[in-house]
Amino acid sequence: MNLKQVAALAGVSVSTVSRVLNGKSYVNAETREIVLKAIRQTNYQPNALAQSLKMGRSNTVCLMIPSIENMMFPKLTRGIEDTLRRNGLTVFLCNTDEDAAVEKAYIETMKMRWIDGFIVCSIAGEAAHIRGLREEGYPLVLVNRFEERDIGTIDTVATDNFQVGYNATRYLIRTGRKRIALAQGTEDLLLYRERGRGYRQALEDNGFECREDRIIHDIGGNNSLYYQTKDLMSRQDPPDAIFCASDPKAFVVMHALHDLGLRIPEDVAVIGVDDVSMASMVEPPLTTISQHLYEMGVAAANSLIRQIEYKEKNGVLPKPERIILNTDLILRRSAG
Amino acid sequence: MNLKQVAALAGVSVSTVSRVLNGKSYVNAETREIVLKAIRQTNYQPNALAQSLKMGRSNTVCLMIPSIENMMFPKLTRGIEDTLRRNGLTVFLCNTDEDAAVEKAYIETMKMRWIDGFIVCSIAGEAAHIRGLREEGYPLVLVNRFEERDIGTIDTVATDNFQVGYNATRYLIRTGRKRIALAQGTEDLLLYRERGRGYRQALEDNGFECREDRIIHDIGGNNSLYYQTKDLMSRQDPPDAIFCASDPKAFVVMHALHDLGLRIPEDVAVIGVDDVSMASMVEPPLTTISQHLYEMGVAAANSLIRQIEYKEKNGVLPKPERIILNTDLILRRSAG
DNA sequence: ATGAAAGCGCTAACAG
DNA sequence: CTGTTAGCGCTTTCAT
Repeated sequence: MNLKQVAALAGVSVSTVSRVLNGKSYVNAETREIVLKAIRQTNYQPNALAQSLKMGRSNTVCLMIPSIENMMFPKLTRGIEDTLRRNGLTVFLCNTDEDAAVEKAYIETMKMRWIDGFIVCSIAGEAAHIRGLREEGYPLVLVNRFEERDIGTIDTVATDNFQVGYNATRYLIRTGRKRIALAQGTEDLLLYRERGRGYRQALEDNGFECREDRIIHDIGGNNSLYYQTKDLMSRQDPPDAIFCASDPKAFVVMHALHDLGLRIPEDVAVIGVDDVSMASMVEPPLTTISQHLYEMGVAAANSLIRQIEYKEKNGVLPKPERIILNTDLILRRSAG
Repeated sequence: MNLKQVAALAGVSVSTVSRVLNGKSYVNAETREIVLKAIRQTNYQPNALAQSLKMGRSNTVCLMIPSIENMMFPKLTRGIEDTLRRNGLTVFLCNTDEDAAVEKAYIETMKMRWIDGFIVCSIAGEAAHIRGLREEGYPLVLVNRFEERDIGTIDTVATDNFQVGYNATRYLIRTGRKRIALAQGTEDLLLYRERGRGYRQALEDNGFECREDRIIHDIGGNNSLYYQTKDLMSRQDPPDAIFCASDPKAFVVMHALHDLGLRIPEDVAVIGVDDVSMASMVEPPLTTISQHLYEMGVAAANSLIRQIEYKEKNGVLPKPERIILNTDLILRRSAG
């Protein structure tokens, strides 16, 4: 069913039908009724592809993430999708595994579809193919993962990761812990470097020495973190608390602790970051710094919408905006 | 950059450029080189929207799920997306919260975009708007959630849920459990009715009485299952094992058990279904029936691709196919 | 207030 | 082997 057929049925021209459809122009009340009836009768739905082709806008947005299997993404994705949908935008889901080749291929596919913008959560290192998007005129927002150089240059949404590290560590100190370890994420990512910086600063501000041998690194794969935790705990003078730079890492650490027969929090307190849905379900329930992932998604989506609309109106992208989200300390039993 | 410009640069007509691009027709080797060079020079990428409009095919697929936050969907989604991407298809992610209004709105949006097909994991009850899709000629596959009436009528992908219930229960019996409870999902869903049927059958086959008061129901929201578990365990003659109809339910049940001070598996064994990524991480690690969710996604995607290709060739949809996946019992510490 | 027609970028039938 | 042209379905200017 297309415009032409509806027009024929109503006995008017296609332009008239088009006009009543998008209401931009005056149409005689009577003809409007006739057209409306024809539309109803035929159950007509406009062809979005044709509209996009004509208008140069697809009402379609690309969400690029390393993997939806990573526990932090479902909530974030949900916030993004809900918000975008309410604004008439549909989202293409692109899992990249941080494989630059996949990212590039997806970017090409999206460009071919005249995508309206990109929300990207996977930028690490150079990634010129991602950063270049803005220069090419595409609305772009970087969520959670980006570098210092991107701030002020590209729209970003993230939590204050220094505060995250600082507050978590400070809380551990205040509850009497003396030997606080850090289960750190990859320092290729600013967000983890910042959390680490917060950790060190809190230690320093409270007169504790920061011992590098109390920092273990989740280098991914093969349960490395699990074994490092076991190793860490079997040393002389083992930690009495572990700040885990993300909830998934905390789960691995707790798993290792359990297997060692250690009690949480009596022997060692554990605190995470994210507040993923499982955090309240594990034993003991995980004390964590909540990242408000859903809201982060909402913020990212809104930032993108703002760019799309601004560009539509002014032909250029607006000045980049930086959004920093609050965090909350969620007290549960694993620390406290 | 469009065909016309490339053609002008190469000094040929648009059709020649088009021809070298999709290689369907012979082009003089020399002209081909000239065109290829022009394409490279201009960094030309075809416009997928225009192609779709012309070809009546968008290379785009709709994935409709209740919510990506539900722990079983990330893996499934990943399998779907990986497979679809390898076949040149891009996926629209549609979270519906099982809200029929949202579902319908999404379906309209997708139709307007000339979507090539639907993968739906949210069908419960009537849902005529979903089932109607096939009659309207859209390739459609129902994953995991569907009813008896859909089998043979619509393409389906699922595990043998009767076996799931049977095997889980039988395992509990074989390991010496005597009073086996069931933490059941909503019986609005065939998949849970089947798991329940398997549970009852295994009980019967082994000479156990099936006591209805040992079946609790996850009616969603408000921690109902948590409190029901506590209630269940505080009765006379409490169960010594609980078969949970899904891993997320098992997590809630274990949480309640922990809070009751009960030991798993010494006091009560727990077994789940799904093998979501967290299953191996909780304490104690969860024994579960693996659903091979990633493979389920792969199978669903392949089923859809088969339909799309068949329809492209023959103009009609192929006879519906039913795919049933194997399961495996994953032994961990929560039972056994 | 309405219609005719151009054109978004592409493919394919038809001519040559 | 290559070019011309007619659409795919829509929006919008320009006439009327």
